Amino acid sequence: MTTKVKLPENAVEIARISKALSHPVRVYIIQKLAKMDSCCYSGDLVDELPVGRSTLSQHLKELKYSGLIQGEINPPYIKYCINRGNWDKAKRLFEDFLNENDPANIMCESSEALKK
Amino acid sequence: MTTKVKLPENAVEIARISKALSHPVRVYIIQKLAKMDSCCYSGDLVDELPVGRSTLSQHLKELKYSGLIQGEINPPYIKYCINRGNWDKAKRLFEDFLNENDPANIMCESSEALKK
DNA sequence: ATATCATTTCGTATATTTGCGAAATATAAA
DNA sequence: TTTATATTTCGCAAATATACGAAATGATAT
Repeated sequence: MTTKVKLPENAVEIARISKALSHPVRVYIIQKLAKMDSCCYSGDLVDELPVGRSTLSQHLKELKYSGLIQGEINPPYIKYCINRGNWDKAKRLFEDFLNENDPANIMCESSEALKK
Repeated sequence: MTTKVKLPENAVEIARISKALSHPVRVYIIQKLAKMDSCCYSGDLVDELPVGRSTLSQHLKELKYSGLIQGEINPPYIKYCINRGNWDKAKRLFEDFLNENDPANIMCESSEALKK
């Protein structure tokens, strides 16, 4: 049989964003930048985060690659900001994903509970 | 000077859930189980997903470990369902995370803003 | 007891992630 | 030009993730 499905684009996209958020340091950076509504130097972050400079740099690179943040060169500093457009897109993607299941699962859960 | 922060619990938790969702196959499984209003056999999933049985089994194991799904043995099948309680918890966690940067919330962070 | 069935675990291979310090880069100041 | 500063890239090691087929598991049917 095997009616194999090509994984739908939204699943691929959610996985991609989730991967970018799959490390506490990166979540922390996003939280901070999203809350601040302003930019932030790598040096500010390395002072408060429990990782070395080069490691932080890699996390920033990954977030940049994911599109969630952007870096603006402002020598000798680099200012990092949330990429509002992509962050909002990610937010919508997740909102949809998280609410795909509202009325449904009460059935499953109650039958689960009854079987115990 | 290096006021290193212990990464806050919610950042750690969001990263943990994100990691569980960082593979398209796992996202697809969650989408399906959340939408389905019932449970699902591993065999049903392997027929439609482009991975082998043992690989799927590993993804299910990881989702189970994350708490997002639960498996109920019903020999010779195993029925998988969303874990309603944990999924709701994850949803709330993400909702908060995704909305931390709303204008209303930024108001509440006034002490933060004033410090700068 | 043997066979069958759905699923998992094991063994293995490969790829990716995470982390660090050292060296490189790029700019500004002395 | 030399020096200092902020950040990134390089080189490496260790850990984790992904994937598969083969073998094991646990239950039922013959």
